[in-house]
Amino acid sequence: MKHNATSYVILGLLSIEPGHSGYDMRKAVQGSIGYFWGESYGQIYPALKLLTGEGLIARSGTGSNGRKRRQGYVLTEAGRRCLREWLAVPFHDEPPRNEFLLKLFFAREAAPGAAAAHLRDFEERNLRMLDALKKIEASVPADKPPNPHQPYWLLTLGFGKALTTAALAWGESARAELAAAEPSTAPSARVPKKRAARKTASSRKHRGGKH
Amino acid sequence: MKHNATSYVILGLLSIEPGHSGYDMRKAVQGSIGYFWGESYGQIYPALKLLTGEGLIARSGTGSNGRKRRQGYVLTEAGRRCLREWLAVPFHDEPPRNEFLLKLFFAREAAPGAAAAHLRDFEERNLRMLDALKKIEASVPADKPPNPHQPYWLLTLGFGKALTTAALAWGESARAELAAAEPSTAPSARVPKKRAARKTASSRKHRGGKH
DNA sequence: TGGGTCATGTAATAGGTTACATGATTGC
DNA sequence: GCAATCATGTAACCTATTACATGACCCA
Repeated sequence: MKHNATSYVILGLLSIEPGHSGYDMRKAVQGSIGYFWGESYGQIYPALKLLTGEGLIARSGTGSNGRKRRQGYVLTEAGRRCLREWLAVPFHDEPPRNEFLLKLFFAREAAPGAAAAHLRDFEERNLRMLDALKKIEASVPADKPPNPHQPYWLLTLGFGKALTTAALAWGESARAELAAAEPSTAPSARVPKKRAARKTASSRKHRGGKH
Repeated sequence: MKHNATSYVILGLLSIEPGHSGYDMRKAVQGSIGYFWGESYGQIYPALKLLTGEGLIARSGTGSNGRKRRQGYVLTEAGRRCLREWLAVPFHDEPPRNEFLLKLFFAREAAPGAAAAHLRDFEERNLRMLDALKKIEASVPADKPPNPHQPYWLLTLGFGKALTTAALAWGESARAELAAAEPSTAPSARVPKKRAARKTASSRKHRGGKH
């Protein structure tokens, strides 16, 4: 049987925390792996139905427990086997699509200063990201019998921090190189001062967590 | 009018090299921005038709010139304006989906050694990537009247190198941390020796360039 | 009794890959 | 003449996001 990545996210989450509902899963994704993965309800609920039908997960402790009208799920043995098989298979690279680099690559055609503005924007977003990662890190530890998942969680967190930090370092040197290559508006001043209030609202509606 | 990213890639490429055909564009994408962007024919040809209909690009020097049966395109003034407008707008973050980190995050459920295997795989791919980037870099320079696009190209290349290098550095330390956390098969030997011939063929059919 | 958020789900749509079909040109 | 590659295009399919619809529960 073929499954999409969403199904494996569900199996993985249930291997860590049995009893999660679809709603919980969305929250968990945003809160703990949001910096490298996203899921929407439109993916999760159909996948839950599918996995249930295939016997890889099962309904558990229906609403009657505590809150009403919410459906928890648990892994079946078949589900756990399926997850393990997937974990053993080499990963796929996602098709790369970085719009920031695309705009930078074509920036010669843009108005002077546009590249510098994108660079600043990029650095801002990375700073926010680094902040979010540190918050996650602070919320992870402190378990008396040490959580067996923790080493792996810390590795992925470390990856996020390492790459974000590298991006910030690159950004700084890139700004300097740009200033040398683009005489810009004022030759000696690095960048125009008044650049507040960039419009970011419309792109922030969905998929929480990141940035 | 709303366009997808493919359309802007086309406009951008034509702003650099007028006369390119759809086939050329696919090649150019693979060869020069393949490490952060991909396009398939199924996207390019419909977009060319659309853009022509909107008057943003125009057919130029049809096949009769040199080779037969190939259609070149050039930017119109409207097309150049459209490209500039897009370049001035803040970029969108792509939805993050890193399957490697996903498998690492859930690795507690996997067979012992699986995480280490993914890590080695990851490092191999990054080494190949770094190699590809160096090849691109070597092919870029050497223009007597310096190419005005070059500063931007070098910035994006530098980004690729910086991030790939950071990923490699993280990988090395991650392997050490893993070895400490996972007793693995043999406690003193880092990783099992015989790991040749991972199956990579089936996932490499399409979208050239990268990794 | 009214607002917020918990909770589940579906339909419309967008965006993109893959496989296929077709034919010209080039080099041997 | 044959294979490889140049070159264009289309159709089927898959994945995923967004917006919408619905209703329960909580608390003030």
